[in-house]
Amino acid sequence: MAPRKKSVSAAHAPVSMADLARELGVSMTTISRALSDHYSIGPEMKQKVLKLAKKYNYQPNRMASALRKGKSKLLGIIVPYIEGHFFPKVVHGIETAARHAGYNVIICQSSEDVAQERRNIELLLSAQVAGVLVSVSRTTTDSAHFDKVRSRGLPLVFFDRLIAGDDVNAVVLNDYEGGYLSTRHLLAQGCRRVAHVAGPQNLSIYKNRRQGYLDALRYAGLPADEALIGYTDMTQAAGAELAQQWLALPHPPDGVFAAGDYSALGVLQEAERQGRRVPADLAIGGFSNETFTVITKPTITTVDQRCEEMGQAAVRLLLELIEANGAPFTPRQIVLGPELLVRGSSLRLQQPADKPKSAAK
Amino acid sequence: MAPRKKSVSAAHAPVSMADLARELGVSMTTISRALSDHYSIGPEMKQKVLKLAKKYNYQPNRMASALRKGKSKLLGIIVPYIEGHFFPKVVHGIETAARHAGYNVIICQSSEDVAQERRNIELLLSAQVAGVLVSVSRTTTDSAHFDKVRSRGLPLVFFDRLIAGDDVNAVVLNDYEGGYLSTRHLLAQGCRRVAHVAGPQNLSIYKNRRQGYLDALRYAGLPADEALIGYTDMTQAAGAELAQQWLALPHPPDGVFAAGDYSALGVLQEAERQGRRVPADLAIGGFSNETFTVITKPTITTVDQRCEEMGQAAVRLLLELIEANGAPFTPRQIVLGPELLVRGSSLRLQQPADKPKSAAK
DNA sequence: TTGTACGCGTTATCAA
DNA sequence: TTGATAACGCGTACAA
Repeated sequence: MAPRKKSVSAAHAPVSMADLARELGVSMTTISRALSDHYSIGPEMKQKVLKLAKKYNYQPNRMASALRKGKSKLLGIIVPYIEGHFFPKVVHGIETAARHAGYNVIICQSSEDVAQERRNIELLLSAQVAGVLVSVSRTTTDSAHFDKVRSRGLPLVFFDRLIAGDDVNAVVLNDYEGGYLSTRHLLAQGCRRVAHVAGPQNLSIYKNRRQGYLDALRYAGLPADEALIGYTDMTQAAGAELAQQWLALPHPPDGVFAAGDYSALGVLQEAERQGRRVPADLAIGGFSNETFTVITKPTITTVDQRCEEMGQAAVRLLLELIEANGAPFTPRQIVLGPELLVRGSSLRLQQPADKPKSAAK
Repeated sequence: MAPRKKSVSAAHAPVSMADLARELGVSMTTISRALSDHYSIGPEMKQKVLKLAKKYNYQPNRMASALRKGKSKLLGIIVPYIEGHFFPKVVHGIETAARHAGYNVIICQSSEDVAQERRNIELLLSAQVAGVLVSVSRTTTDSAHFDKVRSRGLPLVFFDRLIAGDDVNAVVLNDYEGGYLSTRHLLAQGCRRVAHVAGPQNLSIYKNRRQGYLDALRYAGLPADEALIGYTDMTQAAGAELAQQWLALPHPPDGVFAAGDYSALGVLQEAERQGRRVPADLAIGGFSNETFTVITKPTITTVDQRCEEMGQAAVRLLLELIEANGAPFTPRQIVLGPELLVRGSSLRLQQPADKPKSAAK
């Protein structure tokens, strides 16, 4: 076998502190102190060590360090999946915030499966992570595996989706407020019969969005009409189907608050297919600020979920818990305020000439 | 401070092999053998150990194991960022494939910054990963940091974006073929003047897509007209601007192959704004199969990048390298075939009645 | 200021 | 089949 010019060059074992110590004729302790900026170390010795470390491109072995100290600089993340719009953004926020704090993240997907989620937990524990960030799977009902984390003294922070109980640390979006703001906005635009595309009510996010919708109606002195609430799986098709039903009513709605952008899109498309004008005949509001909401015509009014902030906040909370180091800590829930983004699909009233659309990004 | 009902329960230290050994009155070696399914272990002893391990919910300390064995079950991933459409999908594919092979992933973002990318490499090395998967940042020109990985004897696989040189392991999309297929399709639909929204030519993906476009024209015996090639940053705005210029030409194009979906969208919107019919007056093809391409009217013909397959293939290749364990291995490039998705924006000819749109998903 | 010695949890080697 | 021991690389109490 002819040796390739750039074939596998002899695999250097990583250089350790012992190697440096031998080279300099000092003890490993000295090396350790020089590298970790310890107080008792001669400045010239320190320089010598640092120089040699650089020369040999010394990289501390984090495994060894973690083993010795019992704590790593790794954070575990469990998300249902890394796809779509929301989770990648939150993970992005988490990774960035963690990195700035000197931590790295190890990511797991539960694929919406409790069993997988349990395995993920085991794995993160055995990887000696310093803390765990979780958005629970849809199939999660019991939470014994999360207790395992806490019984190890490891901090645990939920984001977006949590388990029942108020003794957990969590960062969530105020979905209630989102539903409330969006509905109130539709009413302010002159809507008098606002329908609602609701999601599965066993998920708190959809339940809360619906409650916000209901309360906005109530505060406006308008009756809630169950005929104008459709319970769906939040797909585009479901939105279109509901729109079809509603628009066939003798007294059809003049506004729709959909708990998700895809269903809002379905409503929009069905309305247009029937020749209704949006927003004049039917004003529409969605939820999530999906990418496509600025692309449709008209653009879709929606609620931004503050994905990156959620990631950042979750990391901040987790780091606080890590630094508290097991000291008594009253569980805290951080609630992020959603941002209503008013766009073409709901804007019926004239706006000031200099600002035809607010927050059109 | 009144003790809360469910406050921090005494943090159990994780149970170690030594604990099990003490409890059973055997040596740690025996425990180790029982747990790792070693050949020389009595079946009844093995059962006893496994039972106790389960009872105490023993989790092996992967750090210790990795330290001892010099190899962990972690794969390092470096991506420019975990946002948008492409990278989350690839990462999803990677994580899933890795998990099925018993590996977990630690994710880093370079934020398109070489310096950050270098830090990421250092970090992954010090975390003792078993291998590294990289999609290089746009600002990466020299590749010394990648050599560091290889000089440690660690396998390295690039995906989507690679560094120059043919002695690397990589999984890429055949962008050339994507450009070729899309352009050929436009020509087959009757276009005779096909324009091209090109991306930055220092990025190989855009260069290759452009070359595919050029060759498709050439094979069709049509001249390439530099006036019909626009070099842009691939944004929606850039697409719209180019469309405006092109449509003002005395002899405007009747088809556009855009090297990205956002610019294709810009072209589409500008064409519609000017009252041109798409695809009758102007047929349009994009690239990437972004979510919104099935939402626009008409839907946008595009090229799918096989994101998940790319992640899977990259992991497979990396695992092969890991298992080769430093043995001579001729660097391999895996090239995935893109998939042309024909949709409304380019379909001018009548289709068979039973299948009005192919691959409309 | 520097060095010695031990332990973190696991596994490989050798001996019994 | 089982056990004793050393080693992986690092950090730290203690001694010099």
